[in-house]
Amino acid sequence: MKSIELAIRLGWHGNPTYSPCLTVSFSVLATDSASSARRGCLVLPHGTVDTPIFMPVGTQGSVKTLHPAELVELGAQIILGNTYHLWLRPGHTLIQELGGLHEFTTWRKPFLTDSGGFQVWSLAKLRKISEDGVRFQNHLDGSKMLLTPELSMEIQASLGADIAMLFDECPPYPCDEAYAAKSLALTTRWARRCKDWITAHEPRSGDGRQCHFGIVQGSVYADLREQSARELVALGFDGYAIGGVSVGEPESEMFRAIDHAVPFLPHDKPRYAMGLGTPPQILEMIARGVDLFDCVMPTRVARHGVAFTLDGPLHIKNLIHAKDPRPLCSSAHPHVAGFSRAYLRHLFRAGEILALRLLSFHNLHFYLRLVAGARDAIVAGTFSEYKDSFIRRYTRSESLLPQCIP
RNA sequence: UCCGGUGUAGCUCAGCGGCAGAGCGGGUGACUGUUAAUCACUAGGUCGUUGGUUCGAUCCCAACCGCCGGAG
Repeated sequence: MKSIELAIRLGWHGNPTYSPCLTVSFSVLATDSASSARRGCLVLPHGTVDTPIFMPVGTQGSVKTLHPAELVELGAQIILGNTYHLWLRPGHTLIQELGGLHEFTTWRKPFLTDSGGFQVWSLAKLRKISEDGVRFQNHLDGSKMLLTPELSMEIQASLGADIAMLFDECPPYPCDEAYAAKSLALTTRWARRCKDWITAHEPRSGDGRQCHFGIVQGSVYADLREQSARELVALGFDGYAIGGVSVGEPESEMFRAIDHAVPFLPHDKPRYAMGLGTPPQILEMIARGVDLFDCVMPTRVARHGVAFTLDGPLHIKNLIHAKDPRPLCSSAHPHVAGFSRAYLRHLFRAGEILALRLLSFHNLHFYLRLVAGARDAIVAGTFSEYKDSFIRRYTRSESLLPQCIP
C-alpha cells in the first residue's frame, strides 16, 4: 500500500520540469476485483501519468481556449497534439528548431501525438490511400502531400512527443469485412514499417526515450480485432491503442470492439481507447481495462454551449437558464463556480470568448475529476459502485438540480 | 404646406397580378484519435389602414396614417 501511495503522490504532483532520468515504464498498482479496471502509473520522459487518465485534445499544440497553466490547475497530466496539423502548420522542423513541442507550447508535461492516421478517415474527401502512404490535398492551400508511416514517425520524433502513435488506417463505418481485412492488413504492414523506422532511428533505449503505441484496427469484426492485437503485440510496442471506434457505429459495437481487443493485449502495457468518449463510456471502458482516453467532446461541446454535470449534459444557452442565479454546479471549480447560469447564458448569447473558456475549463474539470474518482475507487475497491451510481444518475432523464462530482 | 421616396417576420430587407421569402435574431437539438466559437431543425405574417380595379391584389389605382429626404 505504501508504494501505491507513493506512486499516487508522485503522479499527482507530476514532474514539472523535463527530467531525462525518468525511465519509461508502466506499472499496474491496483486492480479491481469486480471488473478489469486497473490503477496504473505510466512514467514518461516529461513526467508521470496516473491511469486511468483522460487526455485533453490539443490538435494544433493548444487545448482550445485554455492556457497551459490552467490545464495544470485542472490536473491534466498529458495532452494530445496532431502530426498532420502540426506538419502542415507551422511545420515539424520549425517546432524542432524552437526546442520541440514542449518548449514551443510551454506545456512541459507529457505530450502524445496522433500519427495523422485519423485524418485518413476524417479528411476522406481530400485523400487517396496507397501502399506507400496517404496522399492528402492540404486543406490549407490545396497542395498535394504524401504522408507515409516513416514520415509520420519522423515528424513525431522531431516534435519530441513522449508518446508517438503508429500510422494507421482508420476504416469508416459501416465497413464490410473484406474491406476491413484489407485495411487491417495495410495497417499491419504500416506498423512493421514504423517499427523498422523506430529500430533504425532510435538507438537509445530506456531513459528519456519516446514511447510508441500500436493501434488495433479491424472494424466491428471480432476475429480481425484479435488478429490485429496479436500481430501488434508480436511486433512489440510500449503500449496499445484501440482505434477505429466512435466512427459512427452503435455504442454496443464500440464496446464489443474493445472487448474483442483487450484480452489479447499484455497486462503490463498501457491500453488506450482512441477518441473516446462520453462520461459513462469512459467508465465503461475503464471497467474493460482501458487506461488512457482522449476525446474532443468536453472541449468541443463546451464551445457549443454544453456543460457536463452529474445529472447529464446541460445546455447553458437554453431559455430555462435565463434568470437562474445558481452556479453550473454546487462544487464546480472556483474559477467557474462564482458565475450564475444566467450570466453564462448571457455570455454565450453575446458571443463572448469568456463563455467558451469557462465551459471548456469546466468540462475538462469534470472529465479529470471523473477519472480521478475512478482511480481512487479502484484503489479503494469500490469502482463498480462508483461507476454504477455515476451512470445511474447521469442517465436519469428526470434529473433535478445538476451537480458536479462531489 | 407642397414635392418625392418608403411602409412585407423581432431587426435589416428581397419579392411579385396566381401557395408569403432570405439573412440575422429567437427556440430546440447534434457533436466521440478537432478542417468545427460549428452544423441541423424549428417557430414567428390581417404584406400600414380603408376603399377601388380585377376571376383573383402584398403587388395596380385613390385617400388616409407613419417614417425619411427635399423645397418653402
